[in-house]
Amino acid sequence: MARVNELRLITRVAQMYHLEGRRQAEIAQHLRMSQATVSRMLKKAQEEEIVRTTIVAPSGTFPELEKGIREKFGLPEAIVVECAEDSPASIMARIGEAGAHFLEATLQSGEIIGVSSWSETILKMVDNIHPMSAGRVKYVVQTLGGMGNPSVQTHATQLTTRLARLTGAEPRLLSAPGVAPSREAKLVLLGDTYVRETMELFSKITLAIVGIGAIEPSSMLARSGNIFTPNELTEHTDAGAIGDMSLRFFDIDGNVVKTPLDDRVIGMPMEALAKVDRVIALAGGAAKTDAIRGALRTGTIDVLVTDEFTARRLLEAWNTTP
Amino acid sequence: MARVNELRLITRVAQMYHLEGRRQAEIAQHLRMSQATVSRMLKKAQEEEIVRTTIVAPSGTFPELEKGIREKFGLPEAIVVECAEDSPASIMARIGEAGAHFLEATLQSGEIIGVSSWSETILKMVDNIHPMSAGRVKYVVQTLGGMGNPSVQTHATQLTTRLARLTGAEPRLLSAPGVAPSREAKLVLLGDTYVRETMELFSKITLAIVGIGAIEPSSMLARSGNIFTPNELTEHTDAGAIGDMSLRFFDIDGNVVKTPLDDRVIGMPMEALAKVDRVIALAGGAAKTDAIRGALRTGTIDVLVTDEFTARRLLEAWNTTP
DNA sequence: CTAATCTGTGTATATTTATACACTAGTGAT
DNA sequence: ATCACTAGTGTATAAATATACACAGATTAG
Repeated sequence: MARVNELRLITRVAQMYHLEGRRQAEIAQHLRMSQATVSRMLKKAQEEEIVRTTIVAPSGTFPELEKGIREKFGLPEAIVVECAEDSPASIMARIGEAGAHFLEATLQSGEIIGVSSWSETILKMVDNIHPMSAGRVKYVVQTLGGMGNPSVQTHATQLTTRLARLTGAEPRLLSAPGVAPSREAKLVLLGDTYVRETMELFSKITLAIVGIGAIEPSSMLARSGNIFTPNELTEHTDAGAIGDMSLRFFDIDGNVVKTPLDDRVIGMPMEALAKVDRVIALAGGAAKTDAIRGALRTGTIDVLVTDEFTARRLLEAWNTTP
Repeated sequence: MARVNELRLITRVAQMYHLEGRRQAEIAQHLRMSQATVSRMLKKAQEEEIVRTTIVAPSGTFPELEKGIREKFGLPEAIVVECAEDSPASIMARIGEAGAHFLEATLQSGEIIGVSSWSETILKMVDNIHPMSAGRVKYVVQTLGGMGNPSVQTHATQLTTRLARLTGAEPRLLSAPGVAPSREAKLVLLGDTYVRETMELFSKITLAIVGIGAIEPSSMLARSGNIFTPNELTEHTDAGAIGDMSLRFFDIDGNVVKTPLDDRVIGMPMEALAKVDRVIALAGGAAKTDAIRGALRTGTIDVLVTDEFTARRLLEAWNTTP
């Protein structure tokens, strides 16, 4: 009957609280009721939708896409960046910036960062990190060996070293090739104390930064400097591999794909990555879309940083097969 | 430069807080930052208008009119009720309901209520009050004497008595006419112990419920049962009186108008009313608009309960002269 | 009509949020 | 380069808000 009288009072309370910014106790005193009652009225105001709270996305942000990715892939966090054009260079630049900001904003003290060094996107991220005081990060651990090609080897080492310097951490390098010529060769290389010490840190990593690679002959060959024979590539694709993180391969459903090559890789295994507290993946671009899809389904990633175009592609078709 | 990255994170925090209903500490843990930072981000989200809170008025309520009246008359609270038609009967019924609800919702324990008995609107309010446990209200004090006409005298007494019974309070009646035949007669009447005891309670009243009357010959005569001579009426109107509360008169600017009649009224003086903690006025209707305007300007009213039509009229022209 | 249940309230208190403070690092002027 | 000033952070704690509890009145079923 007199429900309108009750709603009127609730509306007034909501107005005083939300628009006039008064404290509940103040409102309670003004209206001669207890603070508890005011609290309950405000709750009711929400329920009755007398107060409505809306979030307006600032331009350049895509909460909807992020939400879609979080929900469809069961991801704790997703970051989608605005991008002027759907080109690898533009995408990597933006993802790098966003990744760096996120890292800085959410970095805790005493962390041990693992970084896989073969990704240009990660390089862009490191470019955007501001130097911080020493001690915040304990170690920056290289989670994948360098390249056979000595110059790229250096490149990888530099990435780790630079990130370590910027974060004020001690770098822990993996002075070995990412892919050993053979199983036997790998065992020999693991005999090195320095290498072993670094690899023992893998289980201590609290934050891993990884790139995602697509198995796609041309780029793969370019990237690896012909480490893999065409035979090895076919072996992977035949087994269904669609992409890799630090040279650990998976298919479109996120299942790990193990081939003989796996035994030759000197770096963090997928199982170890899965145990890391926080795994941040940086990747975007049309060519990588399916690889990212598979990577997300491995369940090892906690935060994906990608671009708006890739985000839309990831959401478009989300059935199992591409 | 990377302001968008900051805003993106803020947006995400706002989303988790406002839409997903997560606690700040939970969000802080999720994003590896301190709860304090989350709190600050939420504040910033308000400032940047990333979160917007709107109040939607339920149908039948008029927060805008109430706000207008509060602001234009410097009133702590105003209640505007919906009314199907702009007729006295309809208006009184609705105001009565709303007044009763407000009274019940905001009544504290141990109050002493003063009630002026000549208003039909107050009668309607009392009709809508639900009986409550004894002791919540200490006394219900009649603040204005009855009428010369014995039947109406009874009416007034009954109002006070009924309100007292409903609120579980002890009634304190003023068994004297509202207007004594002369100054001298008044002094005699005040000699009565019972009357004096009630009048001594005037200063203890914590909540006064008053009606507002318009000086308008026909209704006045009808109301008063010809207590006033045409002469007395002219005296009032000549002095600028536009209305009254409990037979205490004021002009359109809210200045108290004192005439010889004032000395014959047996009831609470305006000065005493002004000292009461809370004065709730119930009044509406086209004929009373100017009287209400004046009453509000006396500065003695804390809460006005009126109807939508009168509210709009009150806001329409708000210069000094009608 | 009475018992049982449900609703709403204030008090006391637990939980949650905001902020004072101390400190670090960035910025700009001298 | 140095110093003052600004901006931002986490910790500790004050302030504000939500709720458990006990109780009172309303409502419903028997």
